[in-house]
Amino acid sequence: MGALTTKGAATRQRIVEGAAETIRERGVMDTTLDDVRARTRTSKSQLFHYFPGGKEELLLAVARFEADRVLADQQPYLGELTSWAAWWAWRDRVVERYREQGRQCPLNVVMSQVGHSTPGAQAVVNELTLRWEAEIATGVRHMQAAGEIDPGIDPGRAAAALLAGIQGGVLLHLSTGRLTHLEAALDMGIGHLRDSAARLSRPYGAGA
Amino acid sequence: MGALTTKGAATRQRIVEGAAETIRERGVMDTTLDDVRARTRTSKSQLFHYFPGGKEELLLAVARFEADRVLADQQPYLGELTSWAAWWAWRDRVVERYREQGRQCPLNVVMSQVGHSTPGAQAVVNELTLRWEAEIATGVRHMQAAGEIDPGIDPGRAAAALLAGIQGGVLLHLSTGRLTHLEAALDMGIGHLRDSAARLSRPYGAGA
DNA sequence: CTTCTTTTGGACTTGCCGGTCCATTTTGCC
DNA sequence: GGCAAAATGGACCGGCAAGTCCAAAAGAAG
Repeated sequence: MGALTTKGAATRQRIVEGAAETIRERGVMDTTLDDVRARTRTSKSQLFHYFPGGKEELLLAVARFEADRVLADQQPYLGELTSWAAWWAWRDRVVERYREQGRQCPLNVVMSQVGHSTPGAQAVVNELTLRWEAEIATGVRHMQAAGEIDPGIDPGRAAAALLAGIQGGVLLHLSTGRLTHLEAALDMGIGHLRDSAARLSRPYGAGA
Repeated sequence: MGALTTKGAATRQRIVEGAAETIRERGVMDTTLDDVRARTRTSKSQLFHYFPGGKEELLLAVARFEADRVLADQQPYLGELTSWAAWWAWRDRVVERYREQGRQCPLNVVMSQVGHSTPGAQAVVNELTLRWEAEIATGVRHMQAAGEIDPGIDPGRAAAALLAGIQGGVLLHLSTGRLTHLEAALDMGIGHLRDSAARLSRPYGAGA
């Protein structure tokens, strides 16, 4: 399946996006190939033409697609965490993203239902986690260099904690419908980093 | 299905536990009623006798069962968060629980796969979240009363943040196989609370 | 012992859904 | 225009798993 015409690529893309939408709405478990077929106005043979591995391969493609979207949605904020204003803007962007999205979660669904089983999907999730965490960690280092965060803090670990908070917040949003947890986790995480700076200057009695 | 003999109740229980085990090992998606039947040495008619609602009702029962286990596993620590030592012991208990459990997650699986769809399962998850959060919040208040946590901190919000961190940490543990995120989230969360106390006494130059 | 209820066994039905296959059309290319 | 490769349509298959049903065994209760 090496060669792909323009038309072919477009169809493939349409299938992936259609599948992603369906999955977002109904979850992996309740999404059948026929659903995808109907929504994307394609035939069975097309599905298997572009995804010879069947449902599993399609799901993997969807996972990749969603993973990219997650990070893209947080730009440009995530890539520029060089001031506290940027950090809060990022925070707001994340919260807003999930508010808009309501109860449907693009990635967590794929993550928990596909990522669990197949090694291929594992890789996708792993890479996303790594990239996401790296961006946050870079932001932490920026602020450390600027003297705004205690240099004693491990950037990687701080990023891991923040990411965990986000993931959990989203998960709880899915189950409870409230964004409280996500907000609280982000506020505490960022707040902790900011407070570490205050601790730096306080011992000498300096205000800010 | 009002009357239940001793034998009947035992069978019902056996089914729920067997189903829970199977689901933990293979996930909801790959668990069939026949799997449960085989493991629990029961017949089709028994399954539908005790769970007339079929698979969905059984899944709900499993969700309840697992929800109870989650909290039970954290006792007695979770119920007695009255000293920093207790907080760290609790932290270790949580981490340990998931280390033992490996990559299988009793509740997150049920949570994301069942809780999403049916309103009944939603209620189960909601109640668990509420109880869990309440216990943590109580712990925070204890420490505030003891002057070990800044009284300006909102216990409910702190509990929400911590819980989000735990959930996310577990989720990432499922996907990546590492416990780093869970540990980092807990350490940061509890560390943040503890630091708030230091901030209290620091302005006057007192050491501890 | 009888009778009614609960529990159990397991064959059978039914529908769905992933996957296969081949025929046909469209497209790219010279 | 003509040829090969790619794209598409859709009938068909096979298996699996949820759910139904009836009939029989095991217990309670008097």
